Amino acid sequence: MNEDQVIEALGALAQETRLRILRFLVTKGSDGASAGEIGEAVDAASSRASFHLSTLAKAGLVTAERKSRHIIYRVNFDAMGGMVGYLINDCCNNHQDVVACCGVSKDR
Amino acid sequence: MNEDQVIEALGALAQETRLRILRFLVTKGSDGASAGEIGEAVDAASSRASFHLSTLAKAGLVTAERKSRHIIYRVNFDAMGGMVGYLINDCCNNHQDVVACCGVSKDR
DNA sequence: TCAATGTCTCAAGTATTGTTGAAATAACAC
DNA sequence: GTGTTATTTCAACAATACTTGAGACATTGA
Repeated sequence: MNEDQVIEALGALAQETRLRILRFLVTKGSDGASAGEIGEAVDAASSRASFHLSTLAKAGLVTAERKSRHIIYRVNFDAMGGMVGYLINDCCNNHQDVVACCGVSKDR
Repeated sequence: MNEDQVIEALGALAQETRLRILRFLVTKGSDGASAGEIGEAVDAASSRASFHLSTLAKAGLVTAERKSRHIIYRVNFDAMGGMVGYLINDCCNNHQDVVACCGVSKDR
């Protein structure tokens, strides 16, 4: 993940509705959820949910797949990991205070 | 770190100049760097550097300390860790694909 | 084909964010 | 005190981003 992609991903998450969408989709795991279900879950009208979902998709943080009339969105965990990995590794140089705050330990 | 704080921190980093400032400050570690030095490093005029530094400081990602004529900025690694921790733990529920992409392993 | 459902696109308005240069503040040395 | 350096604040402007409602498009079932 390069700098531009990270900036786009960070910007995509730096918004209340979109952060809530992502958290909702995490709870849905590989099942994902339809645009309508997501909009209802975060209390957003269809056009607004659509706008935010496309922002998340453009940033690569979610995927979209049409299933009959519905479009199913899922979290792209690899992209989330790529973004977080950039912050820890490239950005913070694996600083121990950052790693410690995550409740994780480096294994390489 | 609560949702609002995380959104502010994500938004603060979702900008080219500010991401570069943070990366530069990481290389400076506990020494930090003055506003002038930072502006020069990221090729930004003084007022622009000041604007972005105050955005980062408001988000808690950097600290400011006056030292005679200079103001020394330093990365707040705890805040970075808090933000990353929120993404991994609260947001992604410690999903293994996210954790794996960081090159870290959960130790609890 | 027609109607119903789910989702997206578009345009308009509003709000927020970023840039620039000039002026203000703060600290220091003389 | 005055002058110099470091930084911030301010105002004006430009650019982006968000919300809303209306309408368009795609899919399905009758």
